[in-house]
Amino acid sequence: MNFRGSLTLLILYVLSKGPNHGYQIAKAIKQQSQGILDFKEGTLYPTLHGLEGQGMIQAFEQAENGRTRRYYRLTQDGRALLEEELDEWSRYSSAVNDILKGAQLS
Amino acid sequence: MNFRGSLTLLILYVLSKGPNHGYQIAKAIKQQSQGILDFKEGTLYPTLHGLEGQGMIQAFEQAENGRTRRYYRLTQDGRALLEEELDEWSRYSSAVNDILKGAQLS
DNA sequence: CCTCATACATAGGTTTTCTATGTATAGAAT
DNA sequence: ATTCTATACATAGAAAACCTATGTATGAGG
Repeated sequence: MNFRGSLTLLILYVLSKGPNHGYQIAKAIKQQSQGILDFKEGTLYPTLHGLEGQGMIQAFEQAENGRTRRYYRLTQDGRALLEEELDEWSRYSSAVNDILKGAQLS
Repeated sequence: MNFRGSLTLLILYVLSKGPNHGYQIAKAIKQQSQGILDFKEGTLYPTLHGLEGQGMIQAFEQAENGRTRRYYRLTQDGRALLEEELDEWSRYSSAVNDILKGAQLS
């Protein structure tokens, strides 16, 4: 299933739990959603680069198992954006559910 | 707030309550979401035309207050698509909420 | 040695939605 | 009468978000 505008929110949220690298962020999102939100590398990496360019996340290199990995950590601005997007998700999903009230959601 | 991929679902759902015309569909969505999902005509009408082209909805003209309005009704295919999209919304929003579990959603 | 999972990246295109604008009518207000 | 507002439909053009496809490279397990 596609991310429908929530990819930034999900990435920021995963990073709020601690620094992480791209591949692992994607795996976390996929696993914690039971495979429903699956990672697309062509979506993931450009989004990470974009968030970095906007100063929402910050990259640093870290060696792991003899390989250099590109880790990201949330910045202050990123944390503020996360709060905003959490709020937006809450309002958006409530709004949709308000309209669908009465529909049988399985 | 933008529709984030749920506009088709919402239109089909409103039409499942009975035939309606574009302007009224948009108003219903706006009102039932307390103004959070507001209608954009440049989004609404092309989407209606698209759904009509795909045979999901069917247009008919109807006079009202001396004016001719373009009403739409759900087709069988449209109803099937609605079921599918309801299911998708349910799975998608659950998946996002699963990941955000632990975040304080206001 | 081969394959798979890991890991990052970019090019190019599609879908969805937005902004902006145009046209026209009915009803209410001044 | 005229002006304003809400109703009603429409299209052009652009932007944002996301996808598909592909390329490169390494480490681990068989």
